[in-house]
Amino acid sequence: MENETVSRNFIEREIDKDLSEGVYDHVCTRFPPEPNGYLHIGHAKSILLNYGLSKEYDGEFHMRFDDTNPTKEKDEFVDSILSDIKWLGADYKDHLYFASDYFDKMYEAAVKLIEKGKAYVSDLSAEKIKETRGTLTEAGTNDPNRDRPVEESKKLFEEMKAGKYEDGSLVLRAKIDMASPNINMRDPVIYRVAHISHHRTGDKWCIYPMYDFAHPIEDAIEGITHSICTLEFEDHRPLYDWVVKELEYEMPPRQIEFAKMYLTNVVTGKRYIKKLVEEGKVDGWDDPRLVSIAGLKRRGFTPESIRMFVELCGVSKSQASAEYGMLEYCIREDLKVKRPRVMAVLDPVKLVIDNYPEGQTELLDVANNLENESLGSRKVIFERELFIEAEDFMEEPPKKYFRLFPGNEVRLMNAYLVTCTGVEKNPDGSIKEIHCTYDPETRGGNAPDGRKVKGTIHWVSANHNYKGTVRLYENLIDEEKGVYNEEGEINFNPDSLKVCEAVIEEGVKSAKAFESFQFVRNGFYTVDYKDSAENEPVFNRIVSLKSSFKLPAQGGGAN
RNA sequence: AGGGCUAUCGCCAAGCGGUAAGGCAUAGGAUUUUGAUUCCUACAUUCGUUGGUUCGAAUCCAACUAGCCCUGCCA
Repeated sequence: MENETVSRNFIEREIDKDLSEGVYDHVCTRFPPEPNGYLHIGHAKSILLNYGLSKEYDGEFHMRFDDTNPTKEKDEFVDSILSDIKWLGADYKDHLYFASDYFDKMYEAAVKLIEKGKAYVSDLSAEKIKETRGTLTEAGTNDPNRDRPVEESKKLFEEMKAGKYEDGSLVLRAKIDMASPNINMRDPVIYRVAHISHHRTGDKWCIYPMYDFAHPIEDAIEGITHSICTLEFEDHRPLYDWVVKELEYEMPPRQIEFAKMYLTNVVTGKRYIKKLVEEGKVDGWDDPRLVSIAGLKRRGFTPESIRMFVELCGVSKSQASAEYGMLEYCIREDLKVKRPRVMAVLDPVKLVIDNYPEGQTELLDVANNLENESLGSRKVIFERELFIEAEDFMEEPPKKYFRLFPGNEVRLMNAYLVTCTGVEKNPDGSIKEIHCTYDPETRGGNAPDGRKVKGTIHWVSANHNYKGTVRLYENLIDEEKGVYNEEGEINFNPDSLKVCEAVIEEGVKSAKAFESFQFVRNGFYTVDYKDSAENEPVFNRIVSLKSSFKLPAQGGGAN
């Protein structure tokens, strides 16, 4: 009788209630972006939420572009949004819609409102409308056009449509309540004149509906049951309900709001990202350091990891900001058993095995991922001279350091046990090369006599390798200083991108299958196809493995 | 301040009148061919504050406090 009560979020509870009370007999959700920019991680939450709900209730999911303001919209954004949605796995089937396809119906709806005496044409200027709207604490005053006869409004509205008036000269206003404490209800403008070519309807229209009027109509036309949006639209709900009621739709949709997702240490504001792009600090909207869907994709995040992240974050109405570490956890979780683990040395230092025959090489068979046999194995070249990670050797090791130091024996991963015999230095005191001897009996890494070593280190052949470009990313935002400085500018971290030339197993370059790897101890890397030449992959670091041995604090003065 | 919304561990988040789920992060320990992974263990006598109702309150009521949103012919 284990109650496996998967806790339901508040939206699911509302839907359950609607279904059980018979308000609706099915569920239909939608994702309605305006095609005026690129999608980011916050949109992913909305997409996956809406899509997930439709799946859960065996309902429908609609993809709809809310393109009612031609000044901002472009086909370019339609394409990028669609590609991001598909990549995320939200399958809208053949339910792809455009608000602009409903312009005729919206026009008819506006006429209906006029006929019902619920809307009127006003000749007040934008400034005048603003002045008479009142303030947060004071009621507005009625528009002198408020009691314009129905027939007159109808005629003027028709003329607006016909192109008789200039931009801004006339608007259609809903007649609600200029004294409402909710400013959205103070006779909102629902249609404006704009002689602008629309990205889909061209010059057919010169009047366009406003969001508050258009959105409920779009939802109602498509038979949306639950119109799920973010918290800032809560104040608009009374207007949404008003529109749907006055237009007398049979099964009016219901708006439910949830809290937006914020992420720590990243920039999400369009205006700031735009600035970073313009100033050349990032590469564009798909810069791997950004949390745009395109950026995350290029960085190497998988749709699965983003889905997992969204699920982990949950849905609520309290303003929240998820830690970046949670996103990292999700991608680590997804890739750790899916991708091969190969050896790469980011900061190489030469290791010479003095008793290994000069000129000899051997091929070692290495499993790609010990936890996932289906990933198979590969051959790695071993020889007398190798590169190892500089941090894997210390001349005078602190306590509990169990990597390489003079006299100590460690395992070269997948190869042999070696014992450090000494170090050769350059005139300036830096390390030229480290010397060791190997035990030929330990091929594969295990000693026949059963002796154990505490350390295992990775390595790459010094003469048979691939020198690859890898990019290491830090947070785009300075964690200590916070996101914005006093002037409201972004505290951009100048060290957010470091490029290094790493030594990687030779096979990696020729492996056609490369997509992403775990570089043993150095984290997860993906190939950045955008910046990779034909045969020269560039690796982007997604996130480090949680390794790193912390050296004890430097203590004791010099004698 | 007029309206709307929110407040449960460092970060998310369950809970919906019967005596504080879970995840991330963190800290110990065990296993380990990389100090990873895996596996254990620890981590809110307390739910913004103060009162009230009740046998019993994070859950109901009242007042207060803090945060977010709203005065586009943007969405």
